[in-house]
Order: sequence, then structure tokens, then C-alpha cells
Amino acid sequence: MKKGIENNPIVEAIRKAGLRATEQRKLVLAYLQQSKYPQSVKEIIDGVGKKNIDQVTAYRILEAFKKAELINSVDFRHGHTHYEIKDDQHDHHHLICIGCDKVEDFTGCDSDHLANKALKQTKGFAQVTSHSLELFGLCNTCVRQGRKLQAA
Amino acid sequence: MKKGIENNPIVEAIRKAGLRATEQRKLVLAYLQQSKYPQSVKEIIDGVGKKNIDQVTAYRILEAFKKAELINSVDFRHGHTHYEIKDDQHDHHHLICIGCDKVEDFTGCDSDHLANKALKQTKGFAQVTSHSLELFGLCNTCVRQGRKLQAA
DNA sequence: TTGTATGCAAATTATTTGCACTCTC
DNA sequence: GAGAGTGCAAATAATTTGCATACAA
Repeated sequence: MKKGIENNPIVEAIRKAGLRATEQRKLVLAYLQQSKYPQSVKEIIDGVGKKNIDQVTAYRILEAFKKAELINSVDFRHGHTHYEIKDDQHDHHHLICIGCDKVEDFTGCDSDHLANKALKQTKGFAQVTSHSLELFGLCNTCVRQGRKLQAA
Repeated sequence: MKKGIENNPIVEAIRKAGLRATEQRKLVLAYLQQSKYPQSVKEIIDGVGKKNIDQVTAYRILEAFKKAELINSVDFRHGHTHYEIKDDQHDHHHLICIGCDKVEDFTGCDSDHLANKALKQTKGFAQVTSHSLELFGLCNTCVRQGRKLQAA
């Protein structure tokens, strides 16, 4: 057994998802758990240390975690995917500044209501399994610096 | 003047956006206007005819249209961007089947309410300029064919 | 042990950039 | 005519695949 993270809850979470608790998976999950906001693949690799994980492994782990519903993918319109821990108890979303990429969370999207509304309106769908919702805007700093300010 | 689409409203829309109404732009805009759902770059190029537009030009036109607010980009979690005509009068969103990629629209996300809620909750934001919202689920056909059916 | 997971090399897909040439206005 | 826009070649970025080896259970 190599030295490394031996955090029981992390190992348990990975095993509960039906996956083997490898060093790389522990590192990735621990990193995402302590991240305040969704992280890009590059950030994740840097975060766990480039020497500790291969890029390909990172992609495969993220895919496995996503399939196992340990994490969610998020699209910030930056041309690459971001990932964050999935927390069903606290369905939150993001407000992203289009000027400086700053991110803040918000809650209360009432996804059940949205899902029901959508299922009623559409003809051919049986169920909604997940959703994505991001708001894009301008933070105070960017507005002060005059980066376009127009009606939504 | 080459033969081609000479649809006045299309030319007007492009000019109103501050852009020159080239043959390629007319083709792309016309194609997106008659598309029922957001299209990938590949679909757009095939749609207007590969011989009529270079891939690079397609990307540049889509970027220009997006900046000019003629179109919106949408993320279906397919690894590439989709584009659709922007229609401020009818803010709609999509329900995407994760089994077969089928898409249907729905309306009523009440984005103003969401934006206000988010602005109240966050500390550093001045305004919301746009939003993305997609629901993912399973269509009747895919459920019938037994492609996983579990709680959201 | 035994199959799952990793690393490395290489391929594929998505998107962008540079530059000379061609159109729109 | 002047500058915006296009096409082609080539670069960069994001993500995936193949296969031999290594590690978890």
C-alpha cells in the first residue's frame, strides 16, 4: 500500500459507487470535495499533482465518477467541461461572470417543478433524470470597469 | 451577384446585426431558421452543403452570429456545441433523451425570477445577461427498450 | 488470482490562427 | 476602393482508443 490519502469516507464513497479505490481516484475525489467550484480537467490534474496522475486516467476517472453519479459535469461555455461533486441534498447552480469567469452559487431552481412542466409539455418523454442550469452575467468589478452593461 | 438565397428578411437580419450579408451567412442563417432543434457545426455544414462553405468559415460565422445575438449556443453534453436561432419572444429550453439524443422543447422556465433570485443570493454580481437550461431524461421509446429507469 | 485500472503512445474530434485572396457596401 | 469576410494550410486544444503492465479485492 502506497502512502497517500487514507481517508475512509472517500474510500467508502468510491466503493459504494462500485469502483475500486485506487490512489488516483482517491486523489481526484478528495480534490473535488475540497473545491469550491466546478473544476476543469486541467485544474484537477494540477490540483492532484501532474506527477500523480496521467491525463488519460483523469479523463477515465471523471467519466467513471460521472456514470456512478459521484460527480456532475457543468458547462461554463469555456470550451471544455468542468466537474463538481454531486450533492443531491443541495441542488445548486452557478452564476458565471462573462467578463472575468468569476463563479458564485445560487439555489432554488425548483427542478422538480421544471421537470413536471417539461414532461407535461412534451409528448414523448417518460422521465427527467438530470438537468443543467447556469446563469451568465457581469460581476460588480467588471461592470465598474465598463465591460458592457446592457439589458438581459 | 451569385445565384443563391435572396430572401430579404434574412439579408435584413444579418445587416441589422451589423454584418455583411455574404452568401455563406445567408445560407447558415436560413438553415438555422428552418431547423427545428439546435444543430451541431457538422450538421450546419452538411445542411448548407459542404461545397458551399468552409468549416473555418462556419465557425467564424457562428461566432459572429452569436456575438451579434442572432443565435444561441446550447450544450447537450455531446462534446460539441449546438446552435439555434435566438428568439427572445419565446424563451424555450430542451429536454434531451440520454438514450437516443431525441430533443423536445419546453417553455416556462421563468428566467427573470431565477435571475432575481440568483442576484439576491450572490454578493458580487450586478446583472444576469443570459442563461442556459437543459433537462436530460429518457423518452418513451428508450424506456420501453429498457434503457435504465431510475429515480432522478 | 483475476479482472479492473493505469500509463504511454498515438489517434480522433473540436476549435482556432495566419495569411493571401475575394467579395460586400 | 477599403475593409470585412472567405478559403486553405496548419496549429492548438479537448477527448478517446489500443495495448501492455500494475494494482485492488
